[in-house]
Amino acid sequence: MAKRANVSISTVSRTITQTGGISAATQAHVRQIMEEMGYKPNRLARRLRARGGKRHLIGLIIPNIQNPFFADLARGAEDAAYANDFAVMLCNYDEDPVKERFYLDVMQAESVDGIILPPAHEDDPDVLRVKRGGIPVICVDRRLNDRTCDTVEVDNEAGGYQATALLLAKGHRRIGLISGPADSSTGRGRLEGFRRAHAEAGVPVDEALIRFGNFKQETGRAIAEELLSLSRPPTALFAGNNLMLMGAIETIFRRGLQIPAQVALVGYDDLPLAAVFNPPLTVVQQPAYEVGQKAAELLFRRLNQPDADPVTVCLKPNLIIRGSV
Amino acid sequence: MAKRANVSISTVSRTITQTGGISAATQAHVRQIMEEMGYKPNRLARRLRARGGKRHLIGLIIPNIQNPFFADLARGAEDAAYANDFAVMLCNYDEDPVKERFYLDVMQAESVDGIILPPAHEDDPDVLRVKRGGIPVICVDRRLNDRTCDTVEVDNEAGGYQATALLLAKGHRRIGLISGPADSSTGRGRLEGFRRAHAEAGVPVDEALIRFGNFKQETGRAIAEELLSLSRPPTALFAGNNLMLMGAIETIFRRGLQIPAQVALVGYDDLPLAAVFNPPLTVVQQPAYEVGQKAAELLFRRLNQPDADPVTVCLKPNLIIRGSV
DNA sequence: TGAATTTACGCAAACGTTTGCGGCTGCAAC
DNA sequence: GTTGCAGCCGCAAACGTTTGCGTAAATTCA
Repeated sequence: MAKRANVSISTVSRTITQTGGISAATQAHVRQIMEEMGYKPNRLARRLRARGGKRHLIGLIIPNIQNPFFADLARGAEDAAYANDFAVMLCNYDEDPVKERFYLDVMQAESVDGIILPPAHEDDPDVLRVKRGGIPVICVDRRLNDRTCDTVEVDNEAGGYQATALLLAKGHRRIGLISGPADSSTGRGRLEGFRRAHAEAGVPVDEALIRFGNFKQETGRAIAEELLSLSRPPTALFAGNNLMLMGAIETIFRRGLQIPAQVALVGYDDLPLAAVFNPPLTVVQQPAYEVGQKAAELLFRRLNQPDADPVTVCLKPNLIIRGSV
Repeated sequence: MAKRANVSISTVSRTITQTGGISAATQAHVRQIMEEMGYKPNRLARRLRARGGKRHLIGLIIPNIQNPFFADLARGAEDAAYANDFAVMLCNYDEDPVKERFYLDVMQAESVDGIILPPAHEDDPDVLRVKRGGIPVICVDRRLNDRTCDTVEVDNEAGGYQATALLLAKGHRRIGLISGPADSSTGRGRLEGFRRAHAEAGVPVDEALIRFGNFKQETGRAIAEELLSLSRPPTALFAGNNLMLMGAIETIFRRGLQIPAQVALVGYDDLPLAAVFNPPLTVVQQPAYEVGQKAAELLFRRLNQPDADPVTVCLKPNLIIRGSV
């Protein structure tokens, strides 16, 4: 106990939490004693007692930290949290609803101030339940149909458009799309951009060239295989995320095709090594770090103003033209 | 309160913690009520009161989750924790002692059951302080000079040896080593393997070809630059980790050199895209996932037997021969 | 059958905070 | 010389568990 300072527990608490009602002199004194004996308040007791916004912990539930996109996002969120003296509890749910529910329960039982996550589904009942339980939820990357959530996403339509427009400008007329799931906002958005680019260029889209995957490497490999086996194969491939891009590259190399001479390639999400790949990979880069950072800031804002109107910020993707188209 | 079951709080607690002293009948009854009303014990109150090993939370402090090696390690630890109903609190300290201290304090204030981390330094005073504070510490990847810590590492000497031996077997006689810091057990171990391979092959090592970096991409680029600018440049490069490998590749491409014709290349740690790189990258792969998994298991063991002798398990690296040598 | 032992459970004190309320100063106003 | 009103600060009740101890009931034993 820092009652070595000859003050009550309350006084210590009030100088820590800056609740006011303590003279500057005693505050300084208490702080000095705290410093001297290296006192650190117990985070558990604090969270147990404190109400929303003062618990200094946020939950981050993501599909998989092994995906560089989410690793960047996590770093952005953590750095923003660290700057505000918050800690982050991070969990991977592997797109598994059971795991997602488990971790949502953990977050609730840990009394986090708020939760940041890309919802598994557009109307994820578990997330809505937690939200109704009074815990602020910030959606990242994907959105929720319930529009009362603060959201930070990246403009998928623009990303899909830019990539496709580049390919069309290079003269490609048959572009294979390895899309994400049709029931995800990210997959759909990128597809819409794909269509708009075609429409604006006056190029009809061959529906046979659009295939829906699940954002995993294996389906990228398989879909590229299907596409390139067509009697009239595409001259370019557009992969809907980084893992499916890697799968597509697998297939392309297995078939001994040259990039971009025999098949052009553009991916979604940057990847380590992409810049030094041979040829360097052209990709739509998403500002993942900023997404995480912005999400944390949005959360802090909501903690300070619980009744503010929900806001959704939309960051812009960045087409990095390298050598694969 | 689950006193809807007509039992005392103690009884509920004892059936949850399996402390014994409760008849099978009442246990079943309590469980049923818990199920019915979806009761979840409060993790904070539990940690606040419970003593070591029953708090169901472990801390994981790593340099940077954006490094695929640590991402894999983190997943291994988390999956093992999840299987035992533990949650993980993950923090990135960026090799920054200040951040490391901050997060160690957080872990202590969160009453974690134990901490898993690659210590920043071989005799990291902050880690030792926490350990003496009574919190079990498991070292991963790197070791601590204080040998009372359970440790799980990968045989760096063997990895360095295998990579170098492969290069020597291919006829290379001048191999440039982009080493990690000399004061890290990982950097030193790999260097020792490098030397032993030379000794066994009867090839003298040119000390000018050994350079110490800091495991970051930029130094990989710079050191490769230095090495390749030598009047008698090496015919092969061995990069001491994945980031420095990427830096080396940058330099190689900038100089327009062919891999492996003009300069052979082997890296430490696998990388996404490495297998489909052109040419596919030969690397010493470390079982990062297993390291994390094993570390969590070691921690659980220690929680059950706090006085067991410290053990260090040493996993074997795996030389993946692809096309870059 | 009475005593000793075991089994099964409840009581209540912690754990270390936050916070509503109330009390004590000192000072200005009437 | 009361009263009023700040500004500061302490008291004590929570928060929801774990756990040592105590005590009935059930069982065993002589």
